[in-house]
Amino acid sequence: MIDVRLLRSDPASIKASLARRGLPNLAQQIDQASNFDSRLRDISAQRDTIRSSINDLSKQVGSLRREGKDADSEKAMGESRSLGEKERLLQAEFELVNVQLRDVLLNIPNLPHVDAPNGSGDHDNPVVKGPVGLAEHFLDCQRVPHWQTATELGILDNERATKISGAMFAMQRGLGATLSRALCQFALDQNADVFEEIRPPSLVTTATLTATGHLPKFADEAYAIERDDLWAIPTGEVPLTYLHAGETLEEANLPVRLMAYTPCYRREAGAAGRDTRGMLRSHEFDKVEILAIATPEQSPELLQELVARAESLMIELELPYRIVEICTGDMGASHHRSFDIEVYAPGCDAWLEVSSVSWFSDYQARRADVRFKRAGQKGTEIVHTLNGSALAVPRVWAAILENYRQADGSVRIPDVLHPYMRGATEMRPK
RNA sequence: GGAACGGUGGCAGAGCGGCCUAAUGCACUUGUCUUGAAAACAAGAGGGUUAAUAGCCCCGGGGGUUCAAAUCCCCCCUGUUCCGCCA
Repeated sequence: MIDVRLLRSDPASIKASLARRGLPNLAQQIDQASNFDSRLRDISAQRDTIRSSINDLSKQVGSLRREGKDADSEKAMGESRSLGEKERLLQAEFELVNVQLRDVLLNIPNLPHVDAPNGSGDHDNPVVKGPVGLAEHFLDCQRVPHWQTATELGILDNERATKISGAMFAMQRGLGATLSRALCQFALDQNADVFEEIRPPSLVTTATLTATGHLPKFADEAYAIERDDLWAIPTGEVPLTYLHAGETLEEANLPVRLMAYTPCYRREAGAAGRDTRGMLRSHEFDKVEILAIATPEQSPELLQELVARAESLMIELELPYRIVEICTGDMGASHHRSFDIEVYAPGCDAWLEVSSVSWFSDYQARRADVRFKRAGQKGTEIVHTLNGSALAVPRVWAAILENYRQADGSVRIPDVLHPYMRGATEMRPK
C-alpha cells in the first residue's frame, strides 16, 4: 500500500511516478483515493467531536448520580442518547468510506524507484551484467532439450505426474529427485552464514496473502482451499513477509535475514499451453527464498547483497548467466526495484529466469503492519522488505541437464552438488 | 472432533458497569545522593490517528446491551489441560 500521507501532501508526484508503469486509469484511482481520504478525515473529525461530548456527559451522569441529582442525570442521559444516534450514523458512513478507500488503495501498485529503467515490457529490460560464462559455441550434445535427456535418463516422469494430479505437474525420479533436493540444500547451506532457516506453513490465511500483494488482484493465480479459508503459497515470500506482521522490531535487530525452502503453488491461469514440456513451468515446484526486513537506509545495500547471493549460486554451479534489471512496464505491482537472474539453457536455446530479487520499499510492510523503532526516538516507522529466490529448483535442474550433457548422453553433476548426491557424480542412461 | 479453564501495558499480575485517566511488583529512563556504581529516594515513561503537546481509538478480534464496557451478552480466533482420532 502506498502512504496516504504522501497521497495528501503530494498526489502529483505519485501520479508522475506511477505513470512510468504505463498502466491505464492509475491517475483516476489516485484521485478517487484522495477523495475518499478527505471525506474519511472529515467524517472522523465530526464523529470524534460527538464522542468527546458523549464521554463528558457519561462522566457527568456518574457524578450527578452519586450526588443524588436524578433529574440532572436524566437530562444528561437524554442528551447523550441523542448524540449517540448521530454518532452511529457517522460511524456507519465512516466504515463505508473506509472500505472504499482500502479497496482502491489495495489495488494501487507500488511507486517504482527513481533508478528503475523506463520501459513498456520485458523487451525493455536492460542486461546489467553478463553474459557470464557463456561459451562461444555449445557442443551438439548440449543442444538437447532437458525433457528429452531426462526421459533417456529415466529421471523425469511427467506422464505419471499427470495421472496423479493432472496437467502441468512434474515428477522427478531417482537421481532426478535427488538432484532437486540437492539444489535446495545447496542453496540453503550457501546462505546459512547470515540467514536464519525457516520452515514455514505452506497454507496461509487471506490476510497473509494480501500483505504481499498477491491478493486481491491476483486471486486467479493462487490455489484456494475454500472450506478452510486458506490459500496455498505461490512463493516462500508470502509466509516469511508475514512472519513479523503486526510487530514492532528494534532498529538494533535489523536487518532481519530469513530463508526458507518451500514448495510453491501456482495455477498458471494465463499460461495454459505454454512451456508444457519438461520442467520450465508447473503448478508445484520447489524454491529457496531469501528475505530481508530492513530500515529504508539499509535497503539499497541489501538489494545488492541479495542479487550477489543469488548470482554466486550460478557461479558455484558453473552455469552461464546474465542479470537483467526489470523496467517500469514489466515490474510486479508490489515492486520498487527488481533484478532477474537468467541462466542460459542451450538445449532450449533460451534464457531461463531462475531468480527474481526485489525491493518492495514499505509497500508490503504497510499492508502487513511491520514497524520498527529507532533507538532513542519516539514513535515507529514502517520497515522495508526485500526478497529474492536464492534458487528456483526446476529451471536450474533443467539448465544443468542441458549445460552438463556429455557426448555419450550422460549428464555430469556439478562439483558443488556432489556432497548432496550420495556419491553420484553423473547420471547415465540405464 | 468433544470438555474444562484462560487471553489485561516489556514481563509478572490485580481489576464490584461509573475518580480505570488500568493497582501493585520487576524491568526501563531521568534526577538527587556518590569519585563511579549499587542501594535508597523523587519524577517520568506505550502505540495508532491527527497540523496538533487538543480530541478520538487501543485490555485477543468482531458484533451487541447501556448515558457509560477491561468488566454484561453473542460469535470468532488463539493458548493450556484432559478425552477421542492420527503421522
